[in-house]
Amino acid sequence: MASGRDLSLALEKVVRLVREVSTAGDISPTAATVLGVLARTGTQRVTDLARIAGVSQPAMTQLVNRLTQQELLARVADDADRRAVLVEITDAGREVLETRRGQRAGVLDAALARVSAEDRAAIAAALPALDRLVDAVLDS
Amino acid sequence: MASGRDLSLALEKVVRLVREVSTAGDISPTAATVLGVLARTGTQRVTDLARIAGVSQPAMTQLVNRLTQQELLARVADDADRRAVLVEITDAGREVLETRRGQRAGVLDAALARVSAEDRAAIAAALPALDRLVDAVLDS
DNA sequence: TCGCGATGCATAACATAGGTATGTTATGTT
DNA sequence: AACATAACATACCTATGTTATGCATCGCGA
Repeated sequence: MASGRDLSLALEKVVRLVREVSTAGDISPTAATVLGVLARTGTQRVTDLARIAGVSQPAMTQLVNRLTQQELLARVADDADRRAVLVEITDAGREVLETRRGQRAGVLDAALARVSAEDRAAIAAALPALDRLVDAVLDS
Repeated sequence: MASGRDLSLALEKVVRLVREVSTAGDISPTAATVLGVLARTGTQRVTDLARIAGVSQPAMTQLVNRLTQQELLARVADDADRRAVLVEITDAGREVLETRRGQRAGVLDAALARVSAEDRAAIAAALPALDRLVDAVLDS
């Protein structure tokens, strides 16, 4: 049976790998998170992005500044609340996301092709379980 | 069947989680990698550590400096080549590693307890496969 | 509706971790 | 001996994060 320790060791290795592989667009992990959130949910406030990404609000303001300069994000006025700033992803931002994902998927596809069919099946079977596991952690 | 894209999306989520959970000792991911490598392999040269961790040699010199100040690492002279500096982990360094792993294992154990037995089994079955998958990437 | 605390964001000042460029010392090679 | 190479260290820049603070706007109770 899988203990937290087994899982921890296995994930440690996987995480190191994913970190190395995900370098397209040359953006930070936090920036990738922000782009991903905006791609999935549409516009968000700076404060909400900060909370979601787990950084301070000023850090998010600065990140949004940098990504806006790179034209990966855009600021939009919130007509309902003029204190707020809505942030949205641009087409260029979507492209960066897509490139990153494609790159990573390519590496993983190549790797999947090199392991046994049994291993592929085991991994495929575990993905929904892993997803629920992560949700279980996030809920607690 | 699991595509690289499916896997990529699932791992993205897991990576974010692991990053958040691993905060013991307050050290950077690179520092954690260095400690882990030294714990597993014994002494290493600064240049080799830099290559393994995927950072530049000066960055590794500075990281070793910081970790040495925190007494998590120690420098040892290389009698065979006096240009070189051998770096080794200290007992305090091992403790930090152990604390981090225990912390993460604890979180994951709690999470495992909250998903179904089927999910636990699926995850347990996939761990060796994931390990081989990572090795397949690293070989290429 | 007036005032006033709460909210949302920006700015300032600073810390940390990474990078490149370059210097110093030791080793190998003609 | 003279030069090339290798292994670290140093100097300085950028990216990314923090806390403290300022400013505009909003919502709401007297």
